[in-house]
Amino acid sequence: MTNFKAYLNHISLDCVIFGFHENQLKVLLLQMKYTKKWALPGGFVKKEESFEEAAERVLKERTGMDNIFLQQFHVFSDPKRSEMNPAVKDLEKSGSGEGLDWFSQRFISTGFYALVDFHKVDPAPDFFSDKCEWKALEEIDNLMMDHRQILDKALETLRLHLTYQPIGYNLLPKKFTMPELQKLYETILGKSLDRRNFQRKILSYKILNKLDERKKGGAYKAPYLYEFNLENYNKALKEGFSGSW
Amino acid sequence: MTNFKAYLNHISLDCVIFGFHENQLKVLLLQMKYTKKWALPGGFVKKEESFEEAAERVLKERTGMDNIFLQQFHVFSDPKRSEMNPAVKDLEKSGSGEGLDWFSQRFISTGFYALVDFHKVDPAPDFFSDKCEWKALEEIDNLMMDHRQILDKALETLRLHLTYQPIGYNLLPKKFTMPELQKLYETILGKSLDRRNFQRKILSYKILNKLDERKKGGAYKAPYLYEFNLENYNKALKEGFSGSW
DNA sequence: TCAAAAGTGTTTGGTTTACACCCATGA
DNA sequence: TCATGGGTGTAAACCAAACACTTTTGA
Repeated sequence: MTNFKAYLNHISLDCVIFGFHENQLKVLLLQMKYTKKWALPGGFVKKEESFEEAAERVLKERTGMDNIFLQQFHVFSDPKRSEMNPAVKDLEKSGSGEGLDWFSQRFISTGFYALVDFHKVDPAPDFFSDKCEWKALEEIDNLMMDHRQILDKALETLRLHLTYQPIGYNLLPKKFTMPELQKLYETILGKSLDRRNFQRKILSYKILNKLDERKKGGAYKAPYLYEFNLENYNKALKEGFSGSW
Repeated sequence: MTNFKAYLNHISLDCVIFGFHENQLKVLLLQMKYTKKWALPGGFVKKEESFEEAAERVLKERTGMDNIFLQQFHVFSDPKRSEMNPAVKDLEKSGSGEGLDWFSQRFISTGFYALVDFHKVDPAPDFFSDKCEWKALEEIDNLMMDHRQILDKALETLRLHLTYQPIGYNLLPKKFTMPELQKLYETILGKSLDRRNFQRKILSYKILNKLDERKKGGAYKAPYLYEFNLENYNKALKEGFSGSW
């Protein structure tokens, strides 16, 4: 990451990495070394790389994972967005003048959102950060540059996609319970849903297999476990479905 | 357009300009001077400009119009997409070596779609084209580079937006008939709809004002004219609505 | 006067919503 | 034994799909 010659000028990307844990939607964030501001994991695009490849590279570096569900959602091109780039300040403070020119330029950033299984992620900070952590949506605050705006747009997109695509496969572990799936939907949509109606509707899509197992360990009555029926799930993804929540 | 120093390297945008005429969805295309291939109107981004501003500039130059409904929909970043840029060939043939370096570089293009009132457009070719014409979707063929892919993605996006936004205001003249509006929806969706159910549904959104006038001149029974109720239309745009067609 | 397009209304079936009861579990 | 969460069912309200009849117009 010291040889910026390999990368395209002016071009960056930022990833909003969503995970689901303890009934909360969480986002993987980095804390910048000097300004202590929080940032979305981002990166640059090599001269012979597509944006999607670059995003996969960033995802791999920050999470250790391959084959992540990834979707571009918006380009952020306001010329003013680069003016407050704290990497510039970080570099000045650190004394390492290297890269100052690079980070002082205008960046046009393409936003990607990613959906991952929380438990499979091994968070790793990058060169400019000393922390890489999951943050629940409500805890998020004081993001650098326009990253709050990028996050909000990602959420909005996720919400839209939820109404015509069965999202969930990428965010949940292989086996999960109906209440867990419902909480996921409720978190993304920001509203609560009727337990019984939710179950009926999601089952009507035929994208789930009900297992004989139940989830043990929790308090109260043990809920059944489900898994996605990949065949039908992929069919539904392709065809789209006009469900509304 | 000869001083490329004012523009950001590697970065371009392409506009899919939709219009509606004679019951057909049409797209404004340019024909390249030498290769005779058809192309989407595109342009570059100035160093102090947002993409949206650049797109408005391109729209203004090609259509003569301001205040066009504009929406970015995807970034096309495959490194191979630039390999077949016919502008390079055009410049070679034309003998004017100027700009060859510029057009030989890799371009990452952001796609915008625009919705305009067909009758208000005054099509103007650009420096590299000698024709600027409306083409119905079925006539379109032999587009340069990946422009067919860009067009298809624009259509797909338009279709998606149609199901949660009342599109139409930007594509139709101020006064229009119900059959015209229906034809627009049918063209975008690529399927036919029941006349009576369509009318009931669209009226239920309360975004139209029925006028006392009827459209004269046509054969057969004269249909009523409608106009959009801007207040309710904008409300509906903001809130989104979960209609399905 | 008739074919084609437009205005309007009704029936039917499915989906969504709202709500109630019973079961299992750990405290 | 009871509070809490989970499994399952049903009636009512609403919406969408299918369909028919009448009116207007130019040829």
